Amino acid sequence: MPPSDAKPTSRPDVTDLLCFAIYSTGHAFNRVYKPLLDELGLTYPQYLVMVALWAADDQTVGEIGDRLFLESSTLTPLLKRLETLGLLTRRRDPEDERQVRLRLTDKGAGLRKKARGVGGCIGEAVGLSGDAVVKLRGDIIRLRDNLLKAAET
Amino acid sequence: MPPSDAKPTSRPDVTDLLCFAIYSTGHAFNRVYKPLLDELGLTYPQYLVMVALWAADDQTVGEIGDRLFLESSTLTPLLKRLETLGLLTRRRDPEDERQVRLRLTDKGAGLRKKARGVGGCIGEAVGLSGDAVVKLRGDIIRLRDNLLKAAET
DNA sequence: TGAATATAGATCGTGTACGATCTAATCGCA
DNA sequence: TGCGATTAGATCGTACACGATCTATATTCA
Repeated sequence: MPPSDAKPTSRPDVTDLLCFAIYSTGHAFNRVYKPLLDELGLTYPQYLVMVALWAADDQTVGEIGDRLFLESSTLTPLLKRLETLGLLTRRRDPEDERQVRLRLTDKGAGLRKKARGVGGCIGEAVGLSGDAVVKLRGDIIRLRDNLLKAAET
Repeated sequence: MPPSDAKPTSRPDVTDLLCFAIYSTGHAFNRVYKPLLDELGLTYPQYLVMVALWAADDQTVGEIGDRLFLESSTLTPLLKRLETLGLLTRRRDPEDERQVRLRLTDKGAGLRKKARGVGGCIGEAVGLSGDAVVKLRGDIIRLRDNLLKAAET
C-alpha cells in the first residue's frame, strides 16, 4: 500500500506541514548566510535593511518596516546597532518630526562593494537555475500574500 | 523597456531575494497561526514540538532537535515551558543518563483534540489546492536540503 | 581498567520578533 | 483655532535562535 494511502489517517508529522518547510528553510538560509555576513559584521536582518537602503537611500523607519514586514519594536534596536556600527544615521525629519529618516554613511554605502560576493555564494548554495528561482520565488510570494490577506481579517 | 531589462543593471532590492521571500513568508505564517495558537496557549515553535510528540511520543531532546533543526540551547528553555504548562514531562533516560526523554502528559495528549481545527484554518489561509501544496512543499524542501548541504562545507 | 575522548543537554550572551503601551508630533474638523 | 483622534517611533516584557562553553555521563582503546 502506498504511503499516500496511510498518511491522511495517521498522525501528521511536522515534515508534512508547509509552514514547517518554510520555517526550516529560513533557518537553513541563515546557516549559509552566517559565515558570509560575519565577514561584513552584519546579521541577516541587518543585511536586509542594508540591501533596502542600498537600493534606495534616505527612507523612513516606517518605509523600511513596510518593505521588510517588521515592526518598529524590532527595527528601532536593530537600526541603533547599525548606527553604532557607523553604517547609517538616524535623524528626525524636520518636515515631520514624527518620522525618522535613515541615511547611509560613506562607510555604509561602501560596504556594498564588500557585500558583492554574497549574492553569488547564496545562488550557488541554492542550487537552482535562474528560471527555477524566479518561479519558486513567485510561488512563495503568492503564498505569502494569501497568508497576509487571511491574517488581516 | 520592460523591467526585466532594467533589473540586472539596477540595484537589487529585498523583493528580488529568494531568501527574503522565505523569511517574510515565515512571518506571514506566524501571523496566521498566532490567534489560533493563542487559543491553545502555545507559541509556534512550541506547537511544532507538540506536533512531533503527537506523531511519536517519548522522544529525546536530540531527536526532536534533529526533526526541527533546532539546537539544545533553543529547545531546553522551550521544553521547560511546556513542562511548566503541564503538557509533557522531561526525565533522564535510566539507560543513558545523558539523554532526556520527553513524554506527553494526559493534558498534552488531550490538547491534540483542541488543535484539530488549526490545520484546516491554515489550509484555508494558504489558499492553494492540495496538489499545489504538495508540489510547493517538495520544491522548498529540496531548496532547504541544498542549503543544508552547502552549509556543511 | 582507567585516562582520553565523545556525546547529550544545560547555561550564557547577543540579537531578533512582536504585542501592548507610551510619548511626541500632526491632522481633522467643529 | 484649538482639542480630540491619528500617526510614527520608542520602550518593555516574553519567547525564540544560535554559538560558545560547561557539566555529567558514556565510550574507547592503550
